[in-house]
Amino acid sequence: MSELSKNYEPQSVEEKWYAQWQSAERFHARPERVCEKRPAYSIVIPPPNVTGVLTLGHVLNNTIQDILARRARMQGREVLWLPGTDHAGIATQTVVERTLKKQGAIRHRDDLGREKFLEKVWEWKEKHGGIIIQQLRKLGASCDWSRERFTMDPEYSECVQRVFVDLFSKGLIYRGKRMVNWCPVSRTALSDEEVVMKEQNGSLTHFKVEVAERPGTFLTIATTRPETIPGDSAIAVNPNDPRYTDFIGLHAVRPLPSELPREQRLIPIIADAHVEFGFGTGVLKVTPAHDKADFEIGLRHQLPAIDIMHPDGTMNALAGVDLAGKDRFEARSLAIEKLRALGLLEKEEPHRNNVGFSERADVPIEPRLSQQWFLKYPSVQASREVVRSGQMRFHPERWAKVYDHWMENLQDWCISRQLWWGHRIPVWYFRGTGLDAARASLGASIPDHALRVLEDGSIAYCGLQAPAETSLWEQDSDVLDTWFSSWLWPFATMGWPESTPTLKAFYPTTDLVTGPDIIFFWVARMIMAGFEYLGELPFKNVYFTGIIRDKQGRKMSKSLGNSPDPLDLISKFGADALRFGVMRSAPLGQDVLFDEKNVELGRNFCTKLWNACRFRQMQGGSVEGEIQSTLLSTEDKWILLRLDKTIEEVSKSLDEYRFSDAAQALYRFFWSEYCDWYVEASKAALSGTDTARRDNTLAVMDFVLAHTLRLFHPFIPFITEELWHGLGFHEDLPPDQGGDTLMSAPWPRNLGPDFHAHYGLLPEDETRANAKFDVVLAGRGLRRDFQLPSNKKLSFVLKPQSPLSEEEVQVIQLLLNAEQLQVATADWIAPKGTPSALTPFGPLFLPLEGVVDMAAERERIGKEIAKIEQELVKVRAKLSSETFVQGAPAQVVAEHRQRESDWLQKLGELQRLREALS
RNA sequence: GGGCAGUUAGCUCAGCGGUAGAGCGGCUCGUUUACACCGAGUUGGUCGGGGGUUCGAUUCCCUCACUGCCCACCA
Repeated sequence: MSELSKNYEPQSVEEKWYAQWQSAERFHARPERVCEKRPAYSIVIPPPNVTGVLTLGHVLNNTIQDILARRARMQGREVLWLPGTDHAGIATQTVVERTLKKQGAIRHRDDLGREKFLEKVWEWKEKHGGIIIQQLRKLGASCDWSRERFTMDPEYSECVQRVFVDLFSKGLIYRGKRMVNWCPVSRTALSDEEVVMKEQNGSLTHFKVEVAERPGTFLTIATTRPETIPGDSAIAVNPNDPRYTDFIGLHAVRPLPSELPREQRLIPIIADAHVEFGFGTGVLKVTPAHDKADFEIGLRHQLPAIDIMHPDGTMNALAGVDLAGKDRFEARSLAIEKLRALGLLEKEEPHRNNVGFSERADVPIEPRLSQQWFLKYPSVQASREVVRSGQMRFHPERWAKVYDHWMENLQDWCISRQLWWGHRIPVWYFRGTGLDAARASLGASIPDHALRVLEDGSIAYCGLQAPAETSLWEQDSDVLDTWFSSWLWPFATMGWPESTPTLKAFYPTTDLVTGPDIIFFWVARMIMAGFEYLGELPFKNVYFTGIIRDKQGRKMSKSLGNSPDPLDLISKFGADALRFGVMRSAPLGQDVLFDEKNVELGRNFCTKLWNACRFRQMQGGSVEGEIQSTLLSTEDKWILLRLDKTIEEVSKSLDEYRFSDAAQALYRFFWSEYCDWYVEASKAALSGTDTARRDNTLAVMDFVLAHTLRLFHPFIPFITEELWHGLGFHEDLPPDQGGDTLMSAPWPRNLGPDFHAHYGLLPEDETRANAKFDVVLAGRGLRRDFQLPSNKKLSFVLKPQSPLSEEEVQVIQLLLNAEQLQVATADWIAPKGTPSALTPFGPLFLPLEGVVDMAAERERIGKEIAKIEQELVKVRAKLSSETFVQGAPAQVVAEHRQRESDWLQKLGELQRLREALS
């Protein structure tokens, strides 16, 4: 036990304890220790991007995980919190490429070539990869760092390949030329989930096309994308639209590219139910190569798909001489100009529409026809059912509906990416000809399903090993979507497909904590992978955090500059303050409006805790003495009862993942109850000469503090650990019971009936203590009314209906900061005009010398009487209503009657007091 | 177009069928045995509008309004 310094210094304390926890291997999970009496608790971290830095979102997310993990340890469970990072394909590649460009090293990654570029990315990863992991340590995260994983670790990569090969062999993975979301900046395909819709102010271009068979007759088309006219291969109308039925089957003259001869620009006018006749003119241009819906129409009518764009979003030769080489947006205005010049432009009108944007590059995506790999999701039914049935629970529950809806409308997942940073697709194409030749070159041991003829006729081999005859085979150049590796996270990190001790002990995991924004990207897919490969759910509970916003409710973003650096907050206020502040303001399922004020509150709370413990230490005496039940005061009993209640509240809140409620309950208990009332009241006993009473008070304090520190530890681990040792609570405890670290101390349980019986804790004690506090409040009110400073010693007179003990009088006197609290006898009559207030024990008087304005005093009491009369009117109105007396439950009626008589009694006393003034 | 949240004190949020709560802020007083990152006191709300159910509604139901988010191939 060492003396607590005057101020809490988070910096050194945090470093000291984190190092100590680690060197004592307190975060280390030991599968061999898992047994019936020591159940496993496990949680896998949502792996942050390897090159990322800590954000407030991470703080929220990981503090929750840390609270869960630390409490589980204290509850005697064997805990695995498995950390790691994600290679984050596009994000990382983009960052590295951009940096190299900025340095002037390259203009495009092609300048380096695949291998050299990947070397650079690995270099970057080595340099920046550890940052976020270090930052998590600063936050206090109790991860098992010995098990840290990266999604491109060799073993992990092998899992990814293995799963690909397996799904390929099951026929769930296929390659085909499909309409995909193309990002012209990253020049890769994206999944539907990586596209975000944004409402845009655009314009609707109305232009005319001539009907070939009826010269001089024109149809008007409304489009938002005039630049794609050269790619049109039909004009479509609704078959039931009376305006246009005559034209179906005829041809239209496509205006662009205008240099082509007219006959080469003839396109059919077709009927398709997809066309809405209420929109625009009811005539639709069909561009199968550049619009998803048009592509479908094209399929239905066997229309050619004319691709008029390069992968980078510039127009190609098919767009015509005027547009070729131009960027798609420049081409749009050029096309409009061209139509105008041709006399075909009718009008342009402003139009709001939704445009899909690439989430990463923040540019409009281009629907594009290209050769990609797709996955038909496996284990869909089981994955849906497990959530629907409640076997796996979502918190808050409403996300289950969102999940179910998505699962019901699953679209095949485009898993190939035209990037370099990622897991290379384990498919090789045969350079020779013929399936037999291909099989022969691979050797006899290749299973049938590893070899397949694809849609476009190419021969593909899929396997873990590259074909030996490398000259005959060429590997697919694409890599896999990042999420195709993330979805294996819960088991690929535990050594799967080996049945490792870790996997056996800790899988399936207990809780998953993540943001709702990745429910489809990650959560849903992990569930499916879990069922497909381990045959069961990967986690039992999913907790969805809110999203952190700034105090105006805007999303945190780099461009807005509204996202504070958590590390700055830690160095300014301490990690515990940050954790507590964020937790206290993050209710279940609600977005969190972040304000530095919250962290300040956390810091203030830590300081309060520190000082309260210092106060205890300054009192000296032996630590954790035995509590003598016979010496307990009502305050002692009161605080023990409040503690018991708080233990229950905190435990229950945590069981239900209501972290802010738990933090709130602790805050209220410690600050408003323990510090404000109990510590203040205890000063009476501590300053007295009765050493037995003094020691007993200290014993109660120690009991309460030791419990509170344990309750607080998951939230604010550093300061609680420091205080645990500073006060010497660790002494004489076995190492695994809190003897070496608070981390291993048992989680407080309710005190229980035996405890209550032994120490004689009764509800009456609480009432009695509250009554005393009411006397104090009444007295302070009197002080206020007569504008007497709180530091001025005063004399009060209490005229109780029943006797108070000497100790009780002492306590009230102390809390009132009174020179004296005189207890008057029943026949005592206050001097005329003495200010007074009502208390549960009877009237409290504040005798003042000569300065009392009787009229003012009467008025003061009159105000109170008026208030009570108002309440009385309300209660009486109820009680006099037939319907209430007959309709309401007897108990409620009784409560109202009781209330009425209470008000009446108070009123009577106040009236008597007022009369005494006249 | 469909779905999900939210609307309670100046601000951020609890409460969710029987006398409206907390923190922050504001105001007043204050170095009284830890703590001014503090203490004491105080101010402040017809609980978004309108219906309904009920003896009774901030709390349950319906409806409207606004705000935010998610999903959706009206060019």
